[in-house]
Amino acid sequence: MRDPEATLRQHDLPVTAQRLAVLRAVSKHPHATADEITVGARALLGTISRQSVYNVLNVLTDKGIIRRIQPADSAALYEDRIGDNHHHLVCRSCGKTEDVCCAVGEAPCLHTHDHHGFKIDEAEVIYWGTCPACQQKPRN
Amino acid sequence: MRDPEATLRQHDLPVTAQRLAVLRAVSKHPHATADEITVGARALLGTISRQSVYNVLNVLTDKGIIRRIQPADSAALYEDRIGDNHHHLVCRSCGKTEDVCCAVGEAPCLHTHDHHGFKIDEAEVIYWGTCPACQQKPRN
DNA sequence: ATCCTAATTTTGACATAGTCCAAATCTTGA
DNA sequence: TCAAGATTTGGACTATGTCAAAATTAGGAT
Repeated sequence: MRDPEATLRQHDLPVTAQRLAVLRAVSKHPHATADEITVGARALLGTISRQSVYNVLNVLTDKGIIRRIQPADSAALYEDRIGDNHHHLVCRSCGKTEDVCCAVGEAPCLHTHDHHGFKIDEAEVIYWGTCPACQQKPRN
Repeated sequence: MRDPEATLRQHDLPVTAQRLAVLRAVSKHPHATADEITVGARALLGTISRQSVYNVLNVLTDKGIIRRIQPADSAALYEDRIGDNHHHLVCRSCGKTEDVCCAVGEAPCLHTHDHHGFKIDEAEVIYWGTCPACQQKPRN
């Protein structure tokens, strides 16, 4: 995120210390949970309420400034890399999450034949597997 | 599900009334939540505890007898159509969920280039959109 | 620079979905 | 039919988030 303050103004959002801190924390820790972002924001700001972190994350997500992903068995994760339709790779074992570019062109799976009359606006892809570190460990 | 009882035995699971009821409820109501399955199971069985429904759903999922899907902002959904790597279409407005076959061959998005050393075992695709019914309604 | 208003932040209660644990009960194989 | 081990149950508990009202703050107008 180049300039968090400018970004907020561009979206007609009053600039507050809490919003700046959350935005910076999201930038600094891609794929972090709300709790992790709270820790990050507090490191920058000293104090911020749990509810404010949720408020800010919701506003930023609604405005499309950040993106929320919600893999199974995980709290929601946030990232500020947006607009490039990338997907995610998630480790079944430890939850480690990586970005992956679209495999086949821009929107690989967007075209289904039997779309049941739905108006589709996004194809979300999550690749499930085992990360390098967890491949080393004995599975239990 | 042809024969729930045989299915359980094939997986070395003791056959109990609760398991049969849950299995039948899942078959009867594809993409139902644990709560909805509880209602369905009680209709068949009279009474079953909430915890047992969760126990059974977890066992069946672990054994691969049923499949769990967890779209964002929704409780987990269960289905007994398995092994065909189909995907899902979810309505952003009402949550209605439909099955869709793989768009491009068997495993459309399974091959990424930058897989970060992960060993990928599944590509999960969720198509987000608006179902026919919700397209009619005025958006609010 | 100060004030006003609307928006934001905070606090604390609440909601939902699911898990953990120990006691009671059932299923299965001998 | 019995015993052993697995399952079911009830109740407490956890995690992740939302709701609502009061206190505070940001930003534009004076």
